[in-house]
Amino acid sequence: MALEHAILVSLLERPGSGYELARRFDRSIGRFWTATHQQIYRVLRRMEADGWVRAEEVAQDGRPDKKVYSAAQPGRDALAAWLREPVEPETVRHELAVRIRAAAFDDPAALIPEVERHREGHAALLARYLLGERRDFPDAGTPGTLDAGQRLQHVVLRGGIEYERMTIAWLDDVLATLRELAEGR
Amino acid sequence: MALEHAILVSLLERPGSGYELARRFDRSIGRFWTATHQQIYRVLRRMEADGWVRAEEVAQDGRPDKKVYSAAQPGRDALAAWLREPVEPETVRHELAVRIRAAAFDDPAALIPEVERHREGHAALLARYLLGERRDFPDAGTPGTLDAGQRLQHVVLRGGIEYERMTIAWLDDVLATLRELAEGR
DNA sequence: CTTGCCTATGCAATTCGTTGCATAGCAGGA
DNA sequence: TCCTGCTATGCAACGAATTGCATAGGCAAG
Repeated sequence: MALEHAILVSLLERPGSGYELARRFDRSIGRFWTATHQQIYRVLRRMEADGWVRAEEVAQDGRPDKKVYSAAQPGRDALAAWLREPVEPETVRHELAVRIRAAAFDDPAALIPEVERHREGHAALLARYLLGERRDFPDAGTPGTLDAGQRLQHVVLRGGIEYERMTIAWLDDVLATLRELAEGR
Repeated sequence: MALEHAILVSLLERPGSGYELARRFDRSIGRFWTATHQQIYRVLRRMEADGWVRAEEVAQDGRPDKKVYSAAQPGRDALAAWLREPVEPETVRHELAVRIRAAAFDDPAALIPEVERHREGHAALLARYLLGERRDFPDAGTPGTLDAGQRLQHVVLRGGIEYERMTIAWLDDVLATLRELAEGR
């Protein structure tokens, strides 16, 4: 279970309230770790009880109060210890692959619109990634212009870009196969 | 929740007991949908109650009896209906990416052995995929030699192969970055 | 003026997933 | 001989995740 650690990383990069964290998880962090606001609130309370994070009540006018969390030293220590633990095998949940194999027992053509929708989603995400890369890392080729945090964020982003490119190419392969099967009879 | 559907696909491809299904999930199917034997037994009982699968008690000598399940018509219908539903957004859990960003707040070099271990695991998996491809689809280039089920299994396998290739290349990128950061100070 | 959305947090209920343990006979190696 | 591991199923307990709902004021569009 690494939600605690994902939250810690996010809070180290910038402090924020539970609500703000939930929105970050909907965007950037959520690309490699998803979480709902319920999970985040629950874990934040536990982390505060364990001393991993500190909370500061902030009154706002016209808005409900918010609790701004920031990472505390015990949290940093826990993160460092976690980094030295072995990575547990990831649980995979690739629904589309299940569906593609399921299509053999039904009409393969029925899957085509869904795969097309999927492909569009990945293409849009790739475009967003490339935009973000040009914005945040315009001169990544020049050595010495980026600090460690930025270089690590960039290498994770490059992974996302390559993943999307690969996925789009594969979905084209899937679509070609499905269309051939649909025409074949 | 698509465990029911993954089990249905597996049973349509070949009937089997809960235990056999658990072992399939450890291997082929488990590459895109993981499940423990406890989950499988629980879901199988529910599916039997719903009429999605039929069970047949098989006595064995020297072994405990086993219940061999096979997909029933209501299960096929449910699968066909599921194929027409929109794909729900997948929940991503990419622990390594979280760790890489976490490394910015600790010693990046501490992550190198774990990433190397990860890379070896993916390289081994790629080798297994390629072996399986040569064994199961030796003349995929010749049209007309494969039926729909085989062609769909093959396109899923090609996805796995491309995913592993991409991941290995990315992990090399990650390792190069981590090593530069470790040498840089 | 009202409908809906955004910020901000939380309770409650349910389902899902994991872990530990139990049974029980058989096969193979130390 | 003892120990480990495989087949085959299952109970019990716990923890994690999801879903629905609630509060509550503000802001903007129709």
